[in-house]
Amino acid sequence: MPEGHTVHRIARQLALDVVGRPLAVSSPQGRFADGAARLDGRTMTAASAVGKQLLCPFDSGEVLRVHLGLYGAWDFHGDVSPLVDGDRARGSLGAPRVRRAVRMGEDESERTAGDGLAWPPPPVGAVRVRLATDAFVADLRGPSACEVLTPDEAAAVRDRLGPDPVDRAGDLDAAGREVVDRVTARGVPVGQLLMDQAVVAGIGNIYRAELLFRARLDPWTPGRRVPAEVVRALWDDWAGLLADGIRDGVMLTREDLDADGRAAALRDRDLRHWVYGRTGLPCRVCGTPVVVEDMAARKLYRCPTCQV
DNA sequence: ACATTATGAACAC
DNA sequence: TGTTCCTAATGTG
Repeated sequence: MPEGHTVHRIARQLALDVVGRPLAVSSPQGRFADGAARLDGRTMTAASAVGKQLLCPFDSGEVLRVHLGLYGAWDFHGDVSPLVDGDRARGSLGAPRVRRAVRMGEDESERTAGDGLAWPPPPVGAVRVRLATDAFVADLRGPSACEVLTPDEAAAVRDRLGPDPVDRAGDLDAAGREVVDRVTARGVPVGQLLMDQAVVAGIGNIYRAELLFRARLDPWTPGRRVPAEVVRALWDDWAGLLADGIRDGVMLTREDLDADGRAAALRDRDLRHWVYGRTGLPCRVCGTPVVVEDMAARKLYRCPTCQV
């Protein structure tokens, strides 16, 4: 349930605690036994996210590709380095390295493991892959894709994706023009195009609904009828929301909250969004009940009054 | 105990 | 457009 921000956070965690260290790779569940055997004992040389794709090259030249699908998640155990601003904690010498268990999937959850627990922790449930160093364990469960690719195959995966604002951070302007071109060339509803990973990478059902509300745009508007400057504003807004999501580990899409409201919304999912999941509840702006409809087999939430 | 649901996407017609 | 796959949490009886 991971939209793009989750996968970027996972890539950063792996970069901190896995990359550069020889790994024991296994498949406790057994469904990735062959791939695990190929990677076992090797070293991951990088971990990167493009959209919702996680791509991890190894020193053997092979690339591990993981896609979490609807409900995949990684659990991290042991010396889990803190992510600050979605990246390495800075400053403090020897920031506390508490042994922790962190789940990065739907919502992020964390608990501090007590001392004296078994190490390594026994796999719980259906663990497709376990990546283990002496001090850190990463367990992957429920992915829709987990496979070993050649570098060419990995490049082909990236080539099929539209721009990701993080991946194209140095080139936001050109990337934005690409998105404008891809949206305005088509008669498909803009709500469907925002979810199309070949148009723009990393947006899922929550960010889709929220971006369109924030733009006060009717999701059913054909792409070619959306003015270029409106598409461009959607792209810029996506870049900002993604950066926030990577920093916070939470999808918080309301810009109307003060500091206290933000803090409350970070804790309570019912406060995080304008329209997503709020069927029948009053629009936070105009009070009209939020509607849900099917769009290309996914649920689309919108305010029929604000979004025109 | 069982059914339902989910932040996704590939595939078959 | 509908079916299928992967897993676990939540809701219902």
